[in-house]
Amino acid sequence: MTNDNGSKVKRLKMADIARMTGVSISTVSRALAGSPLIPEATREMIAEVARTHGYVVNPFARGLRMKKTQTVGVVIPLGHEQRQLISDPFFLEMIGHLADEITLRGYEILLSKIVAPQKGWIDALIQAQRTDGLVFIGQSDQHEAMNAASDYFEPMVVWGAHLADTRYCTVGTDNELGGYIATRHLIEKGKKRIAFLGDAGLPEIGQRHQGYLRALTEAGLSPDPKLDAPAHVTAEIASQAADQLLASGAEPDGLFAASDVIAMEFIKALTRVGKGAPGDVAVIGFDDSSLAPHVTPPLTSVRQDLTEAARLMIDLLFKRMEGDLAPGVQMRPTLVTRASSGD
Amino acid sequence: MTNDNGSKVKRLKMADIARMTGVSISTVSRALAGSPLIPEATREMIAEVARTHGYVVNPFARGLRMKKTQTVGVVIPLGHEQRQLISDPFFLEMIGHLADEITLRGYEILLSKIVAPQKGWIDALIQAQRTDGLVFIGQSDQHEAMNAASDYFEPMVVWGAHLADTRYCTVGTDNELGGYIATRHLIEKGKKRIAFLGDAGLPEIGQRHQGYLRALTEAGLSPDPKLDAPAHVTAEIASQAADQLLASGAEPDGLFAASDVIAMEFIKALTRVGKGAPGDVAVIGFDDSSLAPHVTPPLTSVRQDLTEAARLMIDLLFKRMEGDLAPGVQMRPTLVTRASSGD
DNA sequence: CGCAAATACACAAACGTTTGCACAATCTTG
DNA sequence: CAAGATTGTGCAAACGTTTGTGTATTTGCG
Repeated sequence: MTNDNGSKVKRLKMADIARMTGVSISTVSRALAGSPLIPEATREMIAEVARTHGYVVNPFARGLRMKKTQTVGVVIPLGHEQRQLISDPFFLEMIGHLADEITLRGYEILLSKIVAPQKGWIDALIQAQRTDGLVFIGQSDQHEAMNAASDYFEPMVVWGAHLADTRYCTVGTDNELGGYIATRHLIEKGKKRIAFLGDAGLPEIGQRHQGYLRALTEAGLSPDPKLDAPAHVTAEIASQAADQLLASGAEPDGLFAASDVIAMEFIKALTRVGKGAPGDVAVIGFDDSSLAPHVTPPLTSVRQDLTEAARLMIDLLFKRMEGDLAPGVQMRPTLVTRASSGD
Repeated sequence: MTNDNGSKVKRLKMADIARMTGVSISTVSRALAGSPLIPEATREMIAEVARTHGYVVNPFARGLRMKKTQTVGVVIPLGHEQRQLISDPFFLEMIGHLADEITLRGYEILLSKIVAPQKGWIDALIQAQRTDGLVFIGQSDQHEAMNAASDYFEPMVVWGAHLADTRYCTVGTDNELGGYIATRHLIEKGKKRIAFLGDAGLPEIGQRHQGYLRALTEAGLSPDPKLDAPAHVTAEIASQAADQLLASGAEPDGLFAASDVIAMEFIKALTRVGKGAPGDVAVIGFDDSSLAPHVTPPLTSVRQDLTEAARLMIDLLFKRMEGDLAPGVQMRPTLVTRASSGD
């Protein structure tokens, strides 16, 4: 039973099923596709034979003929930070939810991690025609490339911030609002010297930073540059930034971090200098990642509902795949209060 | 420029490139494939035209003809615990590393999350012929199905435990050894009443439990059933089990948990009853997940090198795809000591 | 200069489907 | 009971590649 391939599989084709059932290939094809041209009885009989023999249609032949792949591409562009995928659970939770939604619709998932995007990378993805649609997890530093691609390729949806000149379809949290409610919460707790930790150069983080500033000025607190620290997304860099912030003499009593990972690094840095949260500094993170409730102290965080987000993104993508160019959405974030902010 | 599809993409085919360069389709095909039949100059010229026009070969047509997909399937079977993917970072870290290794070899990744495996699910995956090989992240409760499939389909590799009757190719940690070194470390710290928390019914966890028992008996400590608690992988159930263990009057002074998530839940339960780690109970987890160093107290954990593991799995898979039926491997785990065990 | 060998390319047949069209068999209906 | 309508089925062409085979053209050598 071993074939030339060295493998022992006998791959069936439609012709085999046709022979077994005594009908033509076309009839098998129509029966399996549920065509009304084939009477119920015949269809059932053919389906039964196919099932017992474990036959499934060859998606390559089908895709070639139909120009449909029944596949959506999930792509993770990593322009600025190649190790982010590993260190930030956010991406991976998102993949899980997207996988659920895509599978639910009977589509397959082609996962592409693009580590150092080359010029024309999106066009290559599109030209390859392996997918009926694309969803990007995050914009990375590829905002312009996405704008360009979306001008001629419609079935794509991007998770991330909606910027002024964005022409592609985005789903994201209202980052400005998220930053605002987090900072506002710290203010209501009576904090006066509230720090920000995060790389405001990235679109989403920049918006969170805007919200932070708005809450401060609204409360009559003037932003102190010493409290405003850049910090990249990796744990290592966040850790350094946290140390610097604490050593700078800025003496914060509250912190809004641009991600949970950064918040957790800050708390560790705090411990290193003999202080703690929320006693010395009240801390709020962003993402409400799955581990936020499990750390000590449990982390207050701005929650983006990723289940809902994934559902929305895939809904939009399928609409666009059918030619309905629905616009993107901004989701309202909520604050999940836990011990780290003194709740 | 809008085509019938409603989308504005002009998909090129080989015939287009042939026309542009004034050669036949076969010559374009050979040139792009780097065939020695085509002289250097012609090849370069054709490649240049293809590049500037952003042409890439249609993988469906190619796959149909070649019976090669240039794709490996990454499948996550979730028989027993459907929400595990979300709550346990382990799976997701593994996906990230596998993605790296597969991309490195110029293959694509087809991701399948199988939530409630139906009879014949692996056969369907194989028959679909969408992938040249399959890697399974975890065995779930599908040990028998995998045994059966591997009898006729060789290019598959499974992450997980190697059991006595395993006929498929596995890569995994030496779980027994992992359990042993963790427990042994607690014993060396002078702990006498060492508890175990985890579902020993799952293959991998069962082996970790064996190692736990071996270390105990070797040290002359008789295992106390009250210290031996089942706990499923979700945070909720682990949390309950931890509460029960603490309320049972078993009074543990050490704990070996079958995963980091369980260990973290136990520490939280400890806090609820006014105790702490490592003061009252020294705690060790398993997986050394990316967040283990970030929690408070930082968690001692048995480390499985997932980067190495992913490399090994994909190496083995590609060997098998070429007909070389290399055997599986057990990796040596190491103990990463942090504060939670009193280090 | 003549002929074989080498070179550079093209033709056409697959790969496994889907589907427009044609056709045979059966069923209405006037 | 003839003729049109309906029903069930099959033929064959396409989808975009790869590759064995065939054929002009060039090159090498005596």
